[in-house]
Amino acid sequence: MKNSEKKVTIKDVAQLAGVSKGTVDRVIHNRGEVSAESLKRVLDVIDRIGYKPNVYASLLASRKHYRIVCLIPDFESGEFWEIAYKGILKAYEECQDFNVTVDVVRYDQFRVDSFQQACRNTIQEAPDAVLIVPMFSDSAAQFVNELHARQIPFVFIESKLPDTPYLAYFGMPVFESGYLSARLLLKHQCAKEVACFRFHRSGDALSNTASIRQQGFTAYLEQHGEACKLWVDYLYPSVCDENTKILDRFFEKHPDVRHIVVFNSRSYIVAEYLRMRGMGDRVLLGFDPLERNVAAMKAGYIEYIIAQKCETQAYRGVKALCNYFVFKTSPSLKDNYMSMEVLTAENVNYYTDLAIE
Amino acid sequence: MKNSEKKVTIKDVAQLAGVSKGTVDRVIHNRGEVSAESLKRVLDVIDRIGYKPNVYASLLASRKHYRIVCLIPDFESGEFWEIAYKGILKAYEECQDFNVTVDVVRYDQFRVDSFQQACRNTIQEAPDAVLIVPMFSDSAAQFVNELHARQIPFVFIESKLPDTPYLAYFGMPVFESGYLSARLLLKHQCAKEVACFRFHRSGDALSNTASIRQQGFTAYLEQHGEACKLWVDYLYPSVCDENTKILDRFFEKHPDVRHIVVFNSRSYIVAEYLRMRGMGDRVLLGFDPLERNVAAMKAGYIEYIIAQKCETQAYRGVKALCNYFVFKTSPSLKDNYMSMEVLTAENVNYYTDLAIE
DNA sequence: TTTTATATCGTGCACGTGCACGATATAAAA
DNA sequence: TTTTATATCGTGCACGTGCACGATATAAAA
Repeated sequence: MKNSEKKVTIKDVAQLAGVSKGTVDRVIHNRGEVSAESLKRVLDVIDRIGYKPNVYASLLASRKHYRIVCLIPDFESGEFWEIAYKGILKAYEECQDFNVTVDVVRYDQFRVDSFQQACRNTIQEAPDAVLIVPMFSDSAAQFVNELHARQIPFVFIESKLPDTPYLAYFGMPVFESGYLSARLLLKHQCAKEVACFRFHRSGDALSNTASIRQQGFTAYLEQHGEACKLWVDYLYPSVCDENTKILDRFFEKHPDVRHIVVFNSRSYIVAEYLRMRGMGDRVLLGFDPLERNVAAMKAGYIEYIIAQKCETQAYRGVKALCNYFVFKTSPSLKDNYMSMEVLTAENVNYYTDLAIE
Repeated sequence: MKNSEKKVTIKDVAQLAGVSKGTVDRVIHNRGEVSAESLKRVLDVIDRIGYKPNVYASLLASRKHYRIVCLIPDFESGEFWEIAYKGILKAYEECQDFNVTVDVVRYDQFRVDSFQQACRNTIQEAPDAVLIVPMFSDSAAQFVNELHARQIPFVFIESKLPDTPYLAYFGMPVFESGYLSARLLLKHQCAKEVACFRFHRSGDALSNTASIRQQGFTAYLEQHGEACKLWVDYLYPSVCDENTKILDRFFEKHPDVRHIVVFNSRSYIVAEYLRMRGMGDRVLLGFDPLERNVAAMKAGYIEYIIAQKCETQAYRGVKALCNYFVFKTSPSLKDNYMSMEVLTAENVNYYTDLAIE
């Protein structure tokens, strides 16, 4: 107990197998040039004494160097995709210790040509691995096929293309998050009518997250036979006068609506309207704890925020690729779903996306 | 970009400062025997070229070995403290790579003499660092003073003794979690009466967590001037006939109670009663996603579970101590509060306490 | 038999650091 | 002046691994 058992080294294996450490090394790395007899003896010894190579000594000696490229949507400060970027940076810090560098290539999430250009650039960089947010499914499918042909491993975050040979996926259960949002809203002071505000999308981006969430929402309504009506209307993705007019008209038409849901990260736009019109009695549910959403929640204009831990998704995605090279391990799960956290004014202060030591 | 800048080594520093690597090493580790002139030159160079020692090469060379002892309550399989134990094990796995071993000493959380004995045993082991769940505040205070006198760093998890020189604390905001529980229950279909079931505690354990949560609960009631009554009764900490009788009497006396809160991890006891009596229409809120609680939630007898991420607390506690030795860093925050996750039947399947890659 | 090709293996250096040990210069004591 | 003590410093080995290179044994070809 006091003096814990010494670590077994490659030298111990060599001695017990009656060969040199060079031969053991050849066995470990499948480098060939080993007789069947030696091979068996070495493998037996490794198995028997449970030899595990010292990763850090290995790292020191090998001088190998890997490069990961991350393909994510561009963003302004405070917007959703900044969160993923932060997770990438944190992972990068840790990767540096392992001779792994991380580069980020950004694309305009509203323009498919921008995405395609980013893909071409990435291929040209000849990376050792790729992390990708596959916003445009057709182009992304083509891109990951190209990667696969070049034997470049890749992981998805946020959404995935199921029929591709991805190493891992880190995301949230989208349908279920919509389902959950219905549950939270409807049981909150017994909702009878719910407004749902969606957003016009310029460009032909995939991003059907909001649509799938709405499916989850209506699925809950159907399954629980609630006598609850759902009114859907469309806004523009920024705080602007058009939105004010749209919302004015909406609430004129539906004066009894007390509950509102927004299926993306821009619920602050509706919250801002509620504040302006003194409609603080409405119950608003949104997604993603952006600073503006959290501020609106603290001010009392958003009741629930569902958080999806995007920073953790990105962090774990990069780390999975790093571990793949350094430790030769694949993630234990191919599909990894983050928890859906329910935030209210009472616990939002303690919310942390990525907490590592 | 392609060939990233080479890492600067101690040899580079030595060359630029016009000394040998031995002298640089003496400067880095404050080992003395360096002239004022050399000291300044070396420090200047380190600062200028931003030299950072290679932790893994250092680890390989130094052969230093540290031992962490964790002092936690004993548990049966499936009980609350098993979660902390799991977190310790996961951290241990990672620590092994750094020549850090972790031992666990358990005590009976209901007996102060057991705790004191565990403290004595720990001191005798002469550990390099200690992680502790300070269930009995007086004895724990004495113990950590002893540790401090011996210059042994220590961290708290779960609860803390504020006026002691702890390295870090990882826990949940207890009062706020009670506050949150009131918010969730009262806004759920407009609660009017709430039952609160506490537990008899044999022994004189500290563990005032439940009491503090109740304070948070009533604070919410007061601040929001709800016309809501709170009835408190006491149970025994296991599924047994006495509890059935107590609960029968309670609900006979309070037939209109539809909402129930339990401030510790044993809400499954009440859920079991509800199932037995066919009282599935009651709305029960409990703490900690033990297997039995989660099962009761999925069966429809628990509406909300507040999770406190105990596994993460323990994991981060151990890692903080490990990093303290290996990287010579203290945690950036002394007090670290975990998020309070709100679990319902709709998101409990995706709950993960500790998710690392 | 001698030469050549091939399969198999061991040796030794390098990675960046920690540290023991001995070397050197200088000052103080004899 | 010679001896001794002290302050300061450099050298070289070790940690465990990866890998290039050369060494050896054996079989095939000449």
